[in-house]
Amino acid sequence: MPELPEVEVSRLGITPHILNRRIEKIIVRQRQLRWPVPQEIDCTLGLEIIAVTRRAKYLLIETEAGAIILHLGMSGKLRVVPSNTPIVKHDHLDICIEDGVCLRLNDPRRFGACLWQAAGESSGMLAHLGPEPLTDDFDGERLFQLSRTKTQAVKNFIMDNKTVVGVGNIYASESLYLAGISPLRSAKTISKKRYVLLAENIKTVLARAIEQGGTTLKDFAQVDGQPGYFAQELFVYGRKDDLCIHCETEIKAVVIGQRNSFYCPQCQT
DNA sequence: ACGTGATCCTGGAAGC
DNA sequence: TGCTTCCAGGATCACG
Repeated sequence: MPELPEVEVSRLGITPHILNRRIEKIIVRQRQLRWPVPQEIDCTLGLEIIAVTRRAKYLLIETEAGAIILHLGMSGKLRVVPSNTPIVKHDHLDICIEDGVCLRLNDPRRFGACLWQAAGESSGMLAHLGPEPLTDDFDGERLFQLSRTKTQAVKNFIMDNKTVVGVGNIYASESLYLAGISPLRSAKTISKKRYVLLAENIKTVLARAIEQGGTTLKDFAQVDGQPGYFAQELFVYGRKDDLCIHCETEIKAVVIGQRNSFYCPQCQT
């Protein structure tokens, strides 16, 4: 479910409810997520949450002892609820905050994760990530330089976290469409000029999706339960056999790197 | 070093 | 209606 915009929307949603408040209790109902939920997160009990930040698709609940790191995987959802709210299936983790507020993680597929990063340490998981797409560290020049030796499809190249973080399956298809680049094209064959356009489109697509509250396809919801509205603005993702808005050619679907990919064969070359 | 495919898990939708 | 098959927003790991 969540790509970077959905994670950012979750971050914005939970922050006002938990920032500058103390963690009172942590309840782990299912320790077996992608990795076992570490016992060390209990050392945050009684500590104040001093920041809620995001790195790639990881959320960091920061305290002076360190950060609880959450990843939503494919199907994870975060909700802020009163702590006496009844549990439903797949409610794996509660971070209970003072005043009866509870940050609750629900994740049917359990591809999500809860990790621990002690203060002053850099978690191995976050250490080797590429730049954030919405910062100046990411641009077309970077894409061009990194791609010179890459024979792989450009769609796989931009979804590689070492290239840039946070570009998942939906927004990869969308940004390639807007840049007029075929997702199947080998990364090394694309000009600098086109990479500049692609980087710009990655930024605008992600930023616009955040503004719209993310994309709700099946089960994404904002922290307050509202859907995201970006699905209404998707040009190609999930639109196989629909007509391209620009040229009225049928949108094609093709599997690249085991992931379904959508593009207009006329507009994207 | 690089690129590809298997893999973790559950639920909803589609197919028969 | 009910059973089976396929597919899904991610990302690590093993292997050629």
